[in-house]
Amino acid sequence: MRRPTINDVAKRAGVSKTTVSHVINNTRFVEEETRQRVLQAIAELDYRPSSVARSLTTNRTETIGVIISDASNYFFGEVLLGIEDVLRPVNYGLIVCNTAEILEREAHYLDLLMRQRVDGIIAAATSQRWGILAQAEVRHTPVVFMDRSFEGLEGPFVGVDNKRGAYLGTRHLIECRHRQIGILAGFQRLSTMRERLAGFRQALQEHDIPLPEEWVVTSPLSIEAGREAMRQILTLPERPTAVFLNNNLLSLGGLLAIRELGLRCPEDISVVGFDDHPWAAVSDPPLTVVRQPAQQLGQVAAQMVLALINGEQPPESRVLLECEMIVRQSSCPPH
Amino acid sequence: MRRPTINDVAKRAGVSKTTVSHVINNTRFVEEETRQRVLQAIAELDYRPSSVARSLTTNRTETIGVIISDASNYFFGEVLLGIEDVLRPVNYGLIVCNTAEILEREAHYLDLLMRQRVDGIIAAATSQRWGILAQAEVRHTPVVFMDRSFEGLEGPFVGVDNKRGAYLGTRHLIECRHRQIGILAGFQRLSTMRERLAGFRQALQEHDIPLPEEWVVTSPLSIEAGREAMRQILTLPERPTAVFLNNNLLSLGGLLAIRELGLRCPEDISVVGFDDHPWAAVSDPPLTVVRQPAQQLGQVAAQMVLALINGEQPPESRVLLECEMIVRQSSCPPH
DNA sequence: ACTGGTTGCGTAACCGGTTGCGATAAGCCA
DNA sequence: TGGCTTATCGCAACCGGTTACGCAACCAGT
Repeated sequence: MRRPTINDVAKRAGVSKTTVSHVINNTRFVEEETRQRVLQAIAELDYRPSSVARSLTTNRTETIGVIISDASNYFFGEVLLGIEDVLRPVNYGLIVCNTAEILEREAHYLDLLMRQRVDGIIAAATSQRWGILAQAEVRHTPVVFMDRSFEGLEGPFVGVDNKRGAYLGTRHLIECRHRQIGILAGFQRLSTMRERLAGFRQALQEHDIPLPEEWVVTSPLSIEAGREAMRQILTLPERPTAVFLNNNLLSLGGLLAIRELGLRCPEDISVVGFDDHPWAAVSDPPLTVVRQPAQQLGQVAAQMVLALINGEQPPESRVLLECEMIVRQSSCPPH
Repeated sequence: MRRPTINDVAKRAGVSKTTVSHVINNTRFVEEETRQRVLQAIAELDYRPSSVARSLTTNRTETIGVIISDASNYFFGEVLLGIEDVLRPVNYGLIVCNTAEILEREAHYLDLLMRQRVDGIIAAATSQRWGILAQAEVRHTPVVFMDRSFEGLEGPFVGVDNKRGAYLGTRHLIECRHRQIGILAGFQRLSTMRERLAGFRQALQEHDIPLPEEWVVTSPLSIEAGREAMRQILTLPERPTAVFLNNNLLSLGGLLAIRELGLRCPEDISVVGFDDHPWAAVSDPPLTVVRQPAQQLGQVAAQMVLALINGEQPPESRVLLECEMIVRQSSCPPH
């Protein structure tokens, strides 16, 4: 059986489709009795208005797109929940796009979202190309950038204060009497990684602690890469007593490498990770981390994009959220 | 500036919009020179065809919806990646809906997806009501049920062989000489949880191992609930020597409780978890688990729903994927 | 020169809603 | 009873694409 349309409803209720539309949207007065007839027809037919037809005239799809790198990363999972929290009450849908940090996918999904005419986009983008994309391709769609920034980005942005977070984490290591500290710096194409490295450096500098460049090792963002990087740092002729781990995948990889090399944490090597994770509390040892408010990040991003869609200027167009130290047992060896 | 439409392109290329449509879709021959003019106009205007207008006539949105309980759960994260793997090449978008096991949300999102006219739905549903929904509300949209099943469900379904998985995990505990084994059985409204409990029971029965009912404790699916449940089981006057953990959240909660009670794992209490997790390899102790092929689950579900959309009967309408034991160190105390 | 087939493209209806404008009927007043 | 409000609703155009027909021009064959 064909899917019922507004015409079917109109016919069955003995009114025009105009009236049906108006009772559905409460957009002009309809006599109570007529209204009831319409509602009944809707119920009997199990009619649901077509968003796609509606969108064609209203020029709104009530859908927003989100571009992230990896939905299986707990951080982005939480971000998604945050976004949904604010989208659900206003009846918006969410199209999720995973790029795996691959530029072609970013372009692919951007194109997809534009064709789908999403009302707005929340993007944790990989590439510098977004600087361009933001102006050229996306001109007709509000975009709020999330988590990751770029040089020259001036549009709406929500992120966390990575530099300060890494600074706090590093300072904590220093307070634990560490003086030889390395870092798994991750993927330096990402602003987040660069900022964290900067915060790390700042903490060391403030305490006049030298940093041999072999102790900062960059890598892609994956468990495997983190493992390799940590292995590399730990097999150096002179190795640090502590390592800062720039994100949760690197943290896990780092922990694996420490274990495989037969070292003990925090006695032989201490670590602090960036980005908390439920399992970090039961790892061996429980991981000291810098926690970022992932869910809140998603919420704020969603609020901003909704504001843009509704033509409001969001109160602030650049928001930085604060991180928080969670001290567990991986960072301070017993002295 | 207004967003360019097909008419703008037609005008600029000096052809009718019919021709533009045909060059875009390669749907009838167009002379090379004309084609080039059209393509150039498209490029100059940065024109992107509107999926919403297109959908109105083709009756396809090239979008599918997925209903899950919690995107921040690693399991569903992987499932999402699997789904995207097969949707990306065919240019489909994915609307993600998180229900948090709340029935109203399920209904809310079902309605949203129907109005958005998604071409298909992949659902890991909470409620029995889906038995009804599947027939009544969803009549016009193909649905493949994923991960979770119900009595009377006869539509397309992909899941894992939970019973066998739990059976294997439990047998492993038995092989480790455990004879007093309990279970955090989780949320028994879900078929997955019931099946795992069944596999658990079967393994015990086959080995003539009795199971005091205080040793099977049900709870919601959360870390906190798992912690409480484990605490409950461990403070029983007579407590088991091993506990099977029915999903990854319960596993984490269980580990936390063990730790808080000052017990050692696996010496004082051994565990096997259902559902692997990257961090399970570095937990204290590394967790023995039954791994389910989450990503594959997503892939198969997506393939099935695409087949349904294209009117093909999927080769098999009920698929069960196999689980795999990953033995680490939480399950066998040194003897 | 006329016919018939082919090539390349345009016309207009349609998809399912929204919305500006106007129509009809009832009510009210003088 | 006629004219003017007011209350309630319908007509038809429009959104941006797709597609069934059909048309004009050209070529070949006789």
